[in-house]
Amino acid sequence: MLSSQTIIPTLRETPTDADVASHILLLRAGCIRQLASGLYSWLPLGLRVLRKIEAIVRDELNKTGAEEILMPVVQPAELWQESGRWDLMGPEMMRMRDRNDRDYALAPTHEEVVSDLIRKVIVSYKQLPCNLYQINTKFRDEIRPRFGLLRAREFVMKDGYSFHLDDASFEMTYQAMFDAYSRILDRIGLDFRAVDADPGTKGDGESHEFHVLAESGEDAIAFSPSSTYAANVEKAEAVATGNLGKPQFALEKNPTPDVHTIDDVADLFQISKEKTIKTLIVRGTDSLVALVLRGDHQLNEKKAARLTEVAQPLQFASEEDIRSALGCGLGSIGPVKLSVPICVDRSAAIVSDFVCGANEDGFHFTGANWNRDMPLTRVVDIRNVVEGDAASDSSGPLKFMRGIEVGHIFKLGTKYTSPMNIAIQDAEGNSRELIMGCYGMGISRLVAAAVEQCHDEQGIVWPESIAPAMVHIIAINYSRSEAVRSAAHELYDQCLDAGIDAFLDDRDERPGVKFADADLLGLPHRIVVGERNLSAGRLEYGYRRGQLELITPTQVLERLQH
RNA sequence: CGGGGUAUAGCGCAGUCUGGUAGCGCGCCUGCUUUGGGAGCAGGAUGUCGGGAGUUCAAAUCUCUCUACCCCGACCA
Repeated sequence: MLSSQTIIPTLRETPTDADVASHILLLRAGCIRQLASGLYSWLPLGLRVLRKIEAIVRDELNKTGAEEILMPVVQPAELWQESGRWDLMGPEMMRMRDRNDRDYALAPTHEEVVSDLIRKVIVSYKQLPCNLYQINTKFRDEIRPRFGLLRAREFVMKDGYSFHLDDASFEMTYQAMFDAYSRILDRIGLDFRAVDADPGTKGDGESHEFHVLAESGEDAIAFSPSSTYAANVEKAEAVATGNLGKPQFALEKNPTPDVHTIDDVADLFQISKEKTIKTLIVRGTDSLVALVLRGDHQLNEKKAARLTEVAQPLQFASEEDIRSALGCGLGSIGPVKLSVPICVDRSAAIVSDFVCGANEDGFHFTGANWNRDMPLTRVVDIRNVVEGDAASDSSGPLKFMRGIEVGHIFKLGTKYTSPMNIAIQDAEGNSRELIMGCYGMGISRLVAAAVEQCHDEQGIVWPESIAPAMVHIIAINYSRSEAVRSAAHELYDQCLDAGIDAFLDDRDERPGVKFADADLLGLPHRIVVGERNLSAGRLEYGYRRGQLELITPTQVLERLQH
């Protein structure tokens, strides 16, 4: 790659509309350009990285026996209506119409199309199990595209699907995919963590996410330093430690004018928030439902939405509904003599002598106790874990870190094969619905995640595995010095002959400009060819951001080939 | 969708309050000089001031309206 013959529009300044490291640096290093919100063009350098990641993914998946296919991005509405997701997907799905007014979806994912393919192609159980994948463009009209490639509306994803006659076969493939994902991220050279996850709308079985660890990550991961336990915070089970204490105080009603929040309550009574209880009111299946949490804890809406008494989707009751049903405002609700069903979080259920709303505007109870002052019938897990909570595998306190979700694998069961009627006769002649797995990996997101994890103030520091080129040859005074020019080209040619992907900066630019751009591009190896050392038969060589050393061209080639 | 912000040359910005017909730095082009960490001098090119409508003798500037982009919340690879 010669810089004179490619387009690498580096930027000296940070574009105003970028503010996370990967977005800023990919733009500044001339890897991508934005077309519109969430839509990006890939320039030569960026595309090389994307392709390298794809190659690693292909290689590892092919090794597992998975087979690559390619499915259409434009998909007929009928298929989506059949699975029921034409309506369910809502505005997130991009739609279009052809000249005959037929409706189409722009693929947000490919479960429907792959399922249709399978039912046409798989006719015997002898063809199972079957594991297919593709690397293709996906379209999702995100509520809010952001962070450059990290949340785009059009992006490159590897999506794989497997079909099985029985659970044992499925579990083997699921584990193989789990292992392949781990190997892919290891090979790229990223610090990652596989975590228990919430499958969201996609399925209702088990699922695992793969997170590249980065401060800028949108997800919080809870993990146990003393075991292998790790889970997305939204999924992590919250356990309560300790037992319900005996009441020490009598229930007492206190006037608390203008006290509405937990902070107000804790301040007024000079107690910690752990001794307060908050009561949230949501819509239930037939009446309102109260969700009770310790004052310092946060409701986990996904967990709450799964409670049988809570209406789907989770919806908070309006101020008016609360007032007409309970006779008080939002800041004064409490579990004592409450007229609606109460679901108490595990941790709230072991607090004694607590402060809570008195269900009367301007009053709070102190010395409230479960069982004595109100029944404790329904104890559930509805809160987010916090750092320091006991891990659910009893291995000790949880710690948190942040991650970027780059992969997610799902156990779909028969969620799609059942409505789409994908069944095969087994050896005994019985018709059986196929068991399905789905395995996603965000290829373009991985490019950004890698930059998030591998950069410094100067620019990107690519891992060797995915660097757009292996070595950056900086020719000092290229156009002025015949000696430099010929030495640089000789080295460049030698690299190419040896199969080393070299990049030669042959521009007529001053040294400072070349150094700054080299820092920005961050190729793993750097060689400086300058008259200063050339006369002594030496080149300067450095690896990643390390010190440069003076060595001979032969030694340089050895380093590159190691 | 709700809340906040921005829109002026390829990039970063000033000018808007107080209306008078567009400027700075970088980049780009030409020439000379310079040459190991984003050079200097001289000359030059580049703008529907996001779009539309209005007020006015006159609008980047005031009014109305639309649009795009970014940030904060719910979603996800």
